[in-house]
Formats: sequence, structure tokens, C-alpha cells
Amino acid sequence: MSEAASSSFTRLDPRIQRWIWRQQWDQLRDVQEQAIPVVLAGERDVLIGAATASGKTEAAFFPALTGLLQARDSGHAPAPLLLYVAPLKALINDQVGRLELLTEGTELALTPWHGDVSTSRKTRFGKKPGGVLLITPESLEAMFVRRGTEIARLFGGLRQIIIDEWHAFIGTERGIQLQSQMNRLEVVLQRRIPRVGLSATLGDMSLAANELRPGEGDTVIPIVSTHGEQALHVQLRGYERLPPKTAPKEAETLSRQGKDVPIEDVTHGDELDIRDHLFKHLRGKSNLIFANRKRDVELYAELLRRKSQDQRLPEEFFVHHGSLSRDLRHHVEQSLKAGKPLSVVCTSTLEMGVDIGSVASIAQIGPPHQVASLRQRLGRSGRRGDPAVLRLYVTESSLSPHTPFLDRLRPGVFQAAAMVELLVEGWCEPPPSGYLHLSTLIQQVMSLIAQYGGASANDLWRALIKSGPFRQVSQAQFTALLRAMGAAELLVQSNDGLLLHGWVGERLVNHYDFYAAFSAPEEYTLYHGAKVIGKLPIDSPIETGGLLVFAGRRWLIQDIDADRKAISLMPSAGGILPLFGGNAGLIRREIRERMRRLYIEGEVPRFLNRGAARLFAQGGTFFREAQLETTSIVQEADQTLLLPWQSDQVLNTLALLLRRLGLAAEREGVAVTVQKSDIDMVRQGLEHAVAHPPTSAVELAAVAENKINEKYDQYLPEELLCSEFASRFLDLEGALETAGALLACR
DNA sequence: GACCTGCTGCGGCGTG
Repeated sequence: MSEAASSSFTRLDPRIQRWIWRQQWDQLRDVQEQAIPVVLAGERDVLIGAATASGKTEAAFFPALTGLLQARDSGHAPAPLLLYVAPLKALINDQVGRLELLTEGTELALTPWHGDVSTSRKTRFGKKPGGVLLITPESLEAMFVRRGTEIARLFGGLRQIIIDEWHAFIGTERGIQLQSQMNRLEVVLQRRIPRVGLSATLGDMSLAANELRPGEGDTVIPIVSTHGEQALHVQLRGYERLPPKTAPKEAETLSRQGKDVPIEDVTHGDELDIRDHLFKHLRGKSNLIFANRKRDVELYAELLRRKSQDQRLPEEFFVHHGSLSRDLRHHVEQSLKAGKPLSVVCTSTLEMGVDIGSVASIAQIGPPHQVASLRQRLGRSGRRGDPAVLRLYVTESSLSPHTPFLDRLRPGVFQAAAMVELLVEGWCEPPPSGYLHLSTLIQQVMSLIAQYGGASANDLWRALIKSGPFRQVSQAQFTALLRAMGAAELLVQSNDGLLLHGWVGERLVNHYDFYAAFSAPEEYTLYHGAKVIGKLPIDSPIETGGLLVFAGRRWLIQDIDADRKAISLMPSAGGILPLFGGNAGLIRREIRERMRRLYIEGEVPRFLNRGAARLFAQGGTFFREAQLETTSIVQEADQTLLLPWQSDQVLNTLALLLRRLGLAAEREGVAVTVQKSDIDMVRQGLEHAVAHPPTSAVELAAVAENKINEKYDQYLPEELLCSEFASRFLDLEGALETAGALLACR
């Protein structure tokens, strides 16, 4: 360590300094230099923004552990405690391993606490709290519920909270749950506990800071890595849909006759072309191939694997997604980490989390859904000074006189191109904010009552809303929520006004399902003999004797056991790709605006290959033919389309405004379509909407169907469900403005 | 037109 290194270094505990020496680091990273003094001071909240593997975890732990060791050595009572919260169990396990080395010889207790940790280890912490506690939000929730009266004792010595991968929490159910838990700790301890958020440099730091300390984001100290941006090599490849060799109906007839139909024969020609390109360019190196859907992950893994087999090459294409068993995923992660040349077809499971080292390139099949996730994926490539390499593969439908209007615009190519441009310019989606999170509020009300053995409405209001993170919820909404919880027998009121669990609430809180704030579908476990392969959602249409492609292998479904929720598989020659359900995300205004600009300027971005450039030209020509530069309302046969190039929230709202007037309006891709209508009808509808707008987005939400999305939404009365829906999916102001603009142009 | 994440307490049984 050089002299200049550093006043920061000299302030660390000597035991930590020795560890740094042993690593033979010649200097601290810049985020570490910046973070050490402020985290060590232990007074303010800190948000550290830096890419994966930039040393931000150490930036938090070096000073936090220094403070912890000093407090312990000075005999501080109660025993000082550092809390680390992470979104993944795997991250906690990794972290414990690293901390064990870092704290060697200090006799500092490290306690991982999640579902896979033994009860004995948890009991040990209960008997002697202190040291470092590493936990998930769900396990922390369980502590509040099961050990409510012990919270003050267990966390009495708490000095700081470090939150890993903070960006992954923001805007989600788990994010607001964690905010609420941190606040509840402060309520019990009656003091402010400094928070240290670790985050990828995504979006706007000030928004992320305001989520770290809700309402007081400006008091959070931001620390951003000054590390230079890496070079980026990107290519967008375009394909046109080509039919499979054997049509689906024909294939079904053949297989019913007992004939074996190879998967290549029922796969679209463009998908085989993409496979060939991947095979040719990725073999021999390590790569990540992201596909948007698990079905496609299985498809491409299978196609690539079979091609390797045909050419008698060693197996080097693998699968990784969230439905695979932990063992299978772990094996792939370890092989990647060991530096073996292998390509993994995967979903967002390999976007963050455990360290897998660096790969040669990233492939993305299908247009990405978010610039933020595209950037996160790119961060996995080209770490050691090499440029990051990104290949995007986008298929558009084939052109014929019957090709639908929206497909002729080639929206996939334009969306992908817009996202790459925004990525290069350094833009990405800010974290979502403004949601009510009423489902998670129901969970937190139930949990607080469990913690204290009952609570008054006023106690709940103060702990969750007035001083807590649910500040978007009004008093009237909160009262309505409690009343609805009473009606659903989640709550009952005792004679002295104390709120307790009703019989439904009791049953809910006493099941381990309660601790997670997010909902997950019920799944069947897949077995090959005694070995667990993975899990399938039970809504998949499967039956005994059926075929399945899963985990990059082909299987025959031998047995389905509904009681054990188990499916037995045996290897087979054929296989069918399973479909997994899911909800799509929301596209932001900035992306749609950039798409429009690309259409208007018509200049082919340099990163497009020939195929993509051709599709780009087709889309641009069609855009001009349809005069979309000057008008955004067009008619095709008996449907009318609105193309305002706005956010999905604006499109949702426009569709509802028209539906309210009895028009068959729907959001469809980049447009709002209105069936059985003409331009005049739609213009009249928009005029009426502008002249007589609904009083609020909440009122408009009543028109929407299927508003239940989150875990406890089913307990919300219609009015609150509408409020929640409006806060997430609608933008009335934006929609009325857009309607005005649509009417202004002819 | 999608992906991902998480989980207690207790009874029963084997082992030292």
C-alpha cells in the first residue's frame, strides 16, 4: 500500500489492514477511498453506486467492521451488531465465506440467517446476539412475527444496516417490505440506524437515495465510482420469420403415428439461422446467451446441444433459469467461474448475484425489455479491460399482403435499436416510484400485530405510514384498508380497541408462506429417479405419457403425483417445450420517443447488420407511407390505431378512456387499437375524453378488468384496488395531454 | 409481451 494511499487506509482497523496487505492490493479502489470515512463516521446514510466487482461490498464492510471491532473491544454493551440484508441466499453464503477470511482471528461472530441455515445456528445468535447478522427480508419478517418481543434484545446493539443489490429491491414488494422493516427496527430501538445501500450504477442516484431513506433522500451521501466506462462492441442482427420444415399439425399427426419428428423440423427457419450464428461465433469461449422467455432458453439450448452432438464436439452449451434445481444451476455457475469455455443460455438469473467471472460476449435473443437490464447483462462481459461485446438477435414477421399494420413497422428492430442508443448515451430507466403497495401494507399490518401481540389503529398508522414508508397512503385509504381487513376476518377489534388477528389472519400469519411479500405460483417438482431436476408451474398443460424439453434434455412424463406435487420423468428421444406464464413489464416514454426519432430520421444506425438494416428500411418506408410523421391516428380495415409514441401507462389510459365510452380499445404493442371503428368515431371519443375527463385516474381504473396482481390484493375493496392500479398502470395527465396532441394533428 | 426472489416449527427418526 503506497503512502499516498491513503488516509482512508490508515483509519481502518489494523486487522483489516493486514488482510488488505495479504491480498497484495497496491491501493484501495476509488469507491472504497470515498466510502471509508463516511461509513466509519456512522452518522449518515450512504448510497454506494458502482458496477459489479468494483469492490463496493468491501467499501461498506471495511469501515463498518472497523467500527464494529472498535466498539466491541471497548466493551460496548449491548454487544455491537452489524446487519447485512441481501436479496439472495446465495449472496449471503458467498458473503459469509468472504467475511470469514476478512475477520479471521477477530473472534467476531458471523451469523447467516435464511431458510437453509440450521436452527442451532439461529439459536446460538439468540443466546448471544452481536457480530454480523446476514439475512433476507423474508427471514427478518419471520423474526418480527415469531420473536416480536425479543427484537429489542436481539437488535439492541445494532449500529448500521448494509443492503446489498439495493437497485434490485427498489419499487418492488420486497423493497417496500425492507423499508418498513428498517423503520420498525428504528421504532423499537427508538433511534436512527444509518443505512448503507450498495447498488449498481443504474438510473438516477437521487431517486435511489430517496428510496433508501424515504422522504429524506437529500440527507443520504451518494458515492459513485469514477471508474471509466468500458468500450462496447454491439451488433443488432435482424431476421424474418421463416416457417418450420414440418407444420405443427402435420408434426402432430406424424408423432401420433409413432414417427419421430426431430425438433429442428418443427422449429422456425429464423430460429435455426440464429442457432447457426450463435454456434459459429460463440464456440470455444465463454458467453451468456439471454433469451426473454424460459421456453426460448430451453429451445436454443436444445438446438445448440444437438448441433454439437451431430458434429461430435464436446458439450459446451448449457441452460440456466429459475425453474431449474439449485444443483443444476450451481454446477453451471461453478463451471463458468472455473473459466471453462462454455456458453450458457439463460434468463435474468445470470444478470446479477453470485460472481461468475467475466465472459467473452453477451447475446440477447429478442428485443430487450429494459435498458437497465441490458446494461446489467453487459456488465458480465469484457471486465479485464477488454471491450464488452453484445449481439442482439431480433426476428420480425414475414411480409405478405396480409401482414398486420403493426408488424410492418418492424417494432422489434426499432425498439432494440432505440434501447442500444439510449444505453450508449448512459440513460436507463429510473426506479419506479409512486406505487401505493397496499398488498404489502396488509402484510405489514398483520406482521406488526404479531410482533406486539396486538396494536391500535393509531400505532399502526404511526409505525407504517407517518414514520414509515407507506407515505403515499392517505388516512382515508388506511381506514378503508383496516375496515376491509376486518370484513375479511384478517383482523378483529377487542373491547379496548386493540386490533388482533381474526381467524383468517391467524391462519395466514401462522403459515410460513406469510413472510414473503411477493406472490409465486404453485409449482410441481420434477424428478428423474430420486434426483430433483427443477419445478414447473401447475398451470402447464401436461399429462402422463407426454413429452417435455427441460434442463436441456428431452423427457417422457412417467407419473404425476398431485398429492406430493411431484412429476416423475424418464429420458426420452422426443420432447415438447413447456410454456411458462408471466406478466410483461412497462415500456417507458423515452424509449418510444427514441423509436419515433429513428423512424423519422430514417438513418440506419451503424450497429445494424444487413438483415436488420433491411428490416429497418422496411419499417421506415412503411412509417412514411402511413404518414405517421404527421398523423398518429390511422385506419386499417375496420380497426383504428393510435400511435402516439408514448409510455405504456399513457397507452393504457388512452385505451380505458375510449373503453369508458363503449369503444373496443386495447393496448397492443406500441399502439392502442380500436376494433370496429373509424377515425371519426375515435376522434369523437378523444374529444369527449378531453372535454369531460374522469375526475381521477382512480375513477377511470374502475373500467379496467383483472386488477388483482399482488399477493394480498384479493383482500382490497374495489376502491382501493382501483387506487393501486391507477398508481402503477395509468397516467391520466399524460394521456389527456396526448389526446389533445393527437386531435391537434390531422 | 418476461423474468426473478423467499420460508417456521415441530414431530419422527437415526446416530454418537
